[in-house]
Amino acid sequence: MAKKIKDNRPGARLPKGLRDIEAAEIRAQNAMLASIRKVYENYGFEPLETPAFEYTDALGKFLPDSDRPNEGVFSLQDEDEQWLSLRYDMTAPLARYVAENFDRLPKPFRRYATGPVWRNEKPGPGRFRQFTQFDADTVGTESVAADAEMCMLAADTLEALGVPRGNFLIKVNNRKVLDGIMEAAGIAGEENAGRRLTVLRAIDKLDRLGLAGVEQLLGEGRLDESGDYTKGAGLSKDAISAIRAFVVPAKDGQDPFAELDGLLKNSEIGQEGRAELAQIAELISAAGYSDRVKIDPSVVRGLEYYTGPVFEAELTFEVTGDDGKPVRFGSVGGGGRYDDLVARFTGKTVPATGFSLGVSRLQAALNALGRGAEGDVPGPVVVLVMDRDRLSDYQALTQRLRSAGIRAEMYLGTSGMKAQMKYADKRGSPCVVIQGSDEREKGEVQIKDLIEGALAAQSIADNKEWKEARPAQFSVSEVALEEEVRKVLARHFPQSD
RNA sequence: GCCGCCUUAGCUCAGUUGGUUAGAGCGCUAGAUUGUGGAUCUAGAGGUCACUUGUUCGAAUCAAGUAGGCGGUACCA
Repeated sequence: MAKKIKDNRPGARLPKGLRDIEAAEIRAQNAMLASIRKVYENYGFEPLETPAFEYTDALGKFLPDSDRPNEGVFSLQDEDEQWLSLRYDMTAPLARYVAENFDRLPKPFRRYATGPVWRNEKPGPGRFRQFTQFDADTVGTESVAADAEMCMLAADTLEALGVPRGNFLIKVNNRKVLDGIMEAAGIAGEENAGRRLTVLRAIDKLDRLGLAGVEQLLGEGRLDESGDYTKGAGLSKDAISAIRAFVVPAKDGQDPFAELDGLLKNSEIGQEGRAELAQIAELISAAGYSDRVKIDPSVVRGLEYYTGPVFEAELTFEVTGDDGKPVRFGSVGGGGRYDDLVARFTGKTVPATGFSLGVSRLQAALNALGRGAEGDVPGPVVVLVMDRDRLSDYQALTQRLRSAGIRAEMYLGTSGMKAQMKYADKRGSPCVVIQGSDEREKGEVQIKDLIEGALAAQSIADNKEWKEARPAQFSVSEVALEEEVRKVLARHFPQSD
């Protein structure tokens, strides 16, 4: 019987790819978000919040079919049977908002947005199905100055968060240049669209697979170490070498366009992209950001909707992981120009560009760098309950501390004094307030400084001495409670009040 | 999706060629100490050995299937 009931109970388990975030991390993240917000505001962006889910077609996702209703996104059906989906980024909802409110918005429209996004994909280390992004976008201008500004915004943000200059790089490329290269490689035209996609994906893997791996993917295909085979693009040797010449990063001091010009001379779109890159480089240089923002032909990014410049924010430092192996954090954000997103709704092309920061990933990186925001705050002062029939007295003491702006709580459990001390210890309380009948009769309270006490405990070995010494505990007049507690706090946390 | 490895207490893991009541460390609870967090000692709680089916006199151990986890790979608008 009991077993039957047990079998019917739901498992207390977190769905995969999701996670609980506890106090210290939330505090650290809030501090991060505040820093990011400050930079974005400083650049003149306005905040905007849109809902967590939208109509599926508004997100640019086709109506889920009944076989696979959740390909990549989490979807649900409204009571009128229309499909809704959780947002997978901040950009698609922005496009919807701009299209819906186009006439009354100032153009160009500049907004920032932060919040969770959801992706229904296989989770991996550092990859979750819910994570937080922080985006800035400028809608309604073709000017590459807007793109250059995004790169500078990204650089300033990383620095504001404590990533030292030289430990990150904003890399810039241009989809038009990529198109031009592929044109030169002989895979222009509608019939080669799939092949171009394969090429772009291959280039995107340069980091991980190296040049040899990319070449395999451009040609016949590649067999990875787990035995899985990835079909290649099937390009000719000439085409592969053209792309290879393009992708190999220009050495320091060399003109990054030297290779490009030869390859792109017959491609109109390629020339256009190259000109845009040159302009961005000039703007970046004029602003004094050349050491942090660099042209890099291997940057590809989310392929679907980008139409011009694309950028990626990369952390370049290495950290030794738990297993002793070096860990690189790599990309913590990216973005680019998407001139056709709003047109999906209105039919009218509205040029736009934006940058998106992966907050959780960046937070993990900052922690590794030792630059993570301090998430630990002192626990509350705990007022112990010595006589259960005097609860109102303890409640009054607690309220007095709270009124004085001191974080405090009365012990609300039912255990004895020893357990209450352990509770206070576990909460990280700086001190506890003790008032039994002895103290009450004298109009006093005992304050025990737990931080001081822990230090004193190190030099006490036997229990008898420990008990008799009552380290860091003292008696004060009840009326002086707030003042005396404040003194203890000031001793341990001089910067706070 | 594909390939590989893994699954024994809250956590980290032992568990011999299949053989009685499945163990350890840490953690947790309580006591020694009727009102004191540490240390020490003692005791206690906590397990359908992931699940199902099979082989066997007998399965945590062997086999198959399923689920979950980890890693790689693909996809990631």
